[in-house]
Amino acid sequence: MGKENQIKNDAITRQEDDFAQWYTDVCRKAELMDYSSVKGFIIYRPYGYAIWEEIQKYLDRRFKETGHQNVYMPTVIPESLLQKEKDHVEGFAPECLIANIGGGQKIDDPLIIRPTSETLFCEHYAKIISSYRDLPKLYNQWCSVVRWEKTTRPFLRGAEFLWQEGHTMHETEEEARTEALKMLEIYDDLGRDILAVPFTKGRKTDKEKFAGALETYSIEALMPDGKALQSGTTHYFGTGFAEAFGIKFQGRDGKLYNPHQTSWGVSTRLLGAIIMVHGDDNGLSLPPYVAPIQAVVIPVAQQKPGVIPAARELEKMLKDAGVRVKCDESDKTPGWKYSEYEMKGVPLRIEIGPRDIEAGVVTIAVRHDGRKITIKKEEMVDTVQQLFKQVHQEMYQKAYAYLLDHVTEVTNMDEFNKAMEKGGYAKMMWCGDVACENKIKELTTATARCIPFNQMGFADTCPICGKKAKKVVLFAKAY
RNA sequence: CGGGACGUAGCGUAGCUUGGUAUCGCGUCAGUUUUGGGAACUGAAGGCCGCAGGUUCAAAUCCUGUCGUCCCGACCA
Repeated sequence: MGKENQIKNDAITRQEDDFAQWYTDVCRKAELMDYSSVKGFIIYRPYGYAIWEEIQKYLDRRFKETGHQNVYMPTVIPESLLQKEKDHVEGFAPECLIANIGGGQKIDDPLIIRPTSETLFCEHYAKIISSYRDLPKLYNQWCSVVRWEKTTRPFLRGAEFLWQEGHTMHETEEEARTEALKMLEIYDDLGRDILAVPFTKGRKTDKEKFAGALETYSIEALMPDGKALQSGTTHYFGTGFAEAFGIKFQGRDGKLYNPHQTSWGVSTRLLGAIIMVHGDDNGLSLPPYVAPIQAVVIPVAQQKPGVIPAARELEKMLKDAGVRVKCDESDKTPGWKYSEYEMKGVPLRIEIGPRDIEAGVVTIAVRHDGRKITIKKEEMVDTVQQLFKQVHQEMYQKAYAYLLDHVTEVTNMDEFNKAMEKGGYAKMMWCGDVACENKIKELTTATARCIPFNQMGFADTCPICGKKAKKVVLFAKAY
């Protein structure tokens, strides 16, 4: 029969036929987003937005636990304000959307729709920081930003995207550096515990770091087409912005100092990572702890007496246990509903029909591997909770195994090219010279994703220039 | 910003070469029978054929322009 391998949904392009089209199909068919009438600006539909809300819920709790406060800054930045930090403006100017008419009148100092808010935070911080007693300032904001991208893809690269941006000011360099690394850990926790996406943590090369930062750290995720996706960044700025914006505080010794700054953010790009890392030819497949609907109850032969009440009872049992559950009583056929919720990636499907009711059981189908089990009704709540843990682990492990299998140590360009053919990371010893980095990009289109924290050297020379190697670097083609 | 593909009902499409009253499927609405892997039948509603010019008795179709979308590259979360 081979029925378990049968493609159940022909509306989605198969991954092996066209991975990019598969991705777009899933985004639309799972009702995560829709296109708007302006290129690059997408509509986050309720189901897609709900996934973002789960991410927000987790991160917001972690941010607050670590002493951060939410604020909200203006959506526009006067052009003159953005100009204040030289590297920063050079990095962002090319992709700014600028408003220069207000109320029918030309605006003399045009307003930039924020592409990021460092400058706004700095302007404010300059006013409210005057003593070491005012530090640290640990602010975060949830908002959207606009970057006029030329090539756009749903969630992965849009002209407008939702994100959080933390902006902090510290008395000492050490404290600020610690902050940047601490927030990176929180992002990593999010991947491991909620998204079931294993991230690779590391530091960016100078070429790849954020405009204006002294250090940029990132979490990188590996997609099944072999490309890496930068999924979040944290930055240590030193005192560069503080100097440019005149942010000074009087220290414990009575002298004036510039505070040390960080910023950090993750965006709705994470949805793209979830979609690609876990999805399959039947559509989206969500890990339980980020799924807006964790379990769906499907009544079978629902017009027969007793079926709907039985289904509602299951729904209530799960809801009372804190499960995000939905009972679908619409008059579609059960088969239609099975496909629909598979396409939407709901982790568990609970079927209840006349046969189950008579036997006092329920049938549970697991989205990510297709297995079906039958259990006693009384055991359902416990089983569901256990399955969430188990499914999360399995999904994480599967992604982690793929990641491990796609890190290839290379010592020459031939091996590098083979690694790119296979997909994933080429792990290389690098001399630290940007010329070699550029050369690799020119030859392979791959870029340095990060200098991983785990620095286990395996060769002495840089394969590009032959000089002494200083760092282990992961190169990959990137989104 | 270069290369490619494409705009016809909510979605997907046929028609375009060779101008002549708009095709089909899905979905939607009403009803009946159904329901353990995308049900069947009957009936109905739904169209500035992306937009603007032009040619013509007549344009979805031919010509010019324009706007937009997607995909692939260069640049960036």
